[in-house]
Amino acid sequence: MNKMQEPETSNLPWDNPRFRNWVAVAKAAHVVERAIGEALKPLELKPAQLDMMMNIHRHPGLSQQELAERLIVGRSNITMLMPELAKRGLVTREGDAKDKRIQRLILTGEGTKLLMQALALYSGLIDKAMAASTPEQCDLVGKQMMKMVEILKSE
Amino acid sequence: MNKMQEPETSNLPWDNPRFRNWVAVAKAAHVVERAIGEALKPLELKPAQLDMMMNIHRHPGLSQQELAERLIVGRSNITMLMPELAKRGLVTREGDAKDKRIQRLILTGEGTKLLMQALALYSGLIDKAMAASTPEQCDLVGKQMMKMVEILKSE
DNA sequence: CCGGAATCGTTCAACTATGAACAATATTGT
DNA sequence: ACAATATTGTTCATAGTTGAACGATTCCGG
Repeated sequence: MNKMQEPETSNLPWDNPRFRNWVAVAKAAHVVERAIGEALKPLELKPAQLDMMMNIHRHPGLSQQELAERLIVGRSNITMLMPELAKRGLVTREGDAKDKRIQRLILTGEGTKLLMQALALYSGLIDKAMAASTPEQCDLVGKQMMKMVEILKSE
Repeated sequence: MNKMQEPETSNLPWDNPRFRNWVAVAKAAHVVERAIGEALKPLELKPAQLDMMMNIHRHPGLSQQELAERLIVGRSNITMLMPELAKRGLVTREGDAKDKRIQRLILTGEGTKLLMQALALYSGLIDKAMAASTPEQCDLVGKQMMKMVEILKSE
């Protein structure tokens, strides 16, 4: 049974709960990204730099390649942003002993200190923005999001 | 296990459920953005253009200013992207009769047709990625996200 | 009225992210 | 052992986004 030519307006994806609500997620992510950028200005940190420092903090000694993979970003992006962080004494780059191609990244004391300040701002902002959600609801959201990343990465 | 060297500063924001799970949201948004960009290539559409067309479709005749506000984007961004859409015959710009400053945007038949194709791809992608979530869960997520946008906008 | 303030769209320079091409180094197969 | 292949990080040209400055138009208070 072939379906007739569909009336355009009736099967708009807005009727799809997953799609409709995802749009809200994307918008929220966009708004938060902007707010974070604003909140970080006092520290002279850009969101991209904060993302880098967060990952280096949690995985000290990772390579630029690994960092790029985690951030889902081109390797060249890391190369472009590192000198800034290194010059400010926030991150050190040490050549791997066994593999001379690899530069291993480590957060300095200064870097860690600044990261903590930035995270406090970040966390505070999110805390305010999500004040209406219970921790349980947040966990549920997080689980769904992580599952999405899993699915999309395995393609 | 050398607990000594582990970063165990006690009040890391990772202990905050809201923050910890928001990071997952941001990552998912990033991954999906990339996937969408990839999925739209056959239509020669960029995500930003799709966002514009979605808004014009739902609010025909809006001004560039209003569109920029909805997309949370600079007005100049609209100016830069419009010529492309207009040249392809997807959107028309008509000067407002009463206010000569305003350009009102309308989707053409071609534009609507292409939008529907793009939305089908978009919706299909999200549907796959969120297959593990029930519509009810999605609605819950969407509600939280909209609330966040509300809160952040009112500052 | 009318002159200052606000709004809309545009232009432009600066900044960011990206992917292809590349040199240096490591790995693999034979 | 060694030639082919893969990986790491860098460079560079390109494309996208932004905010400030601007001209044109509209709004508003006196």
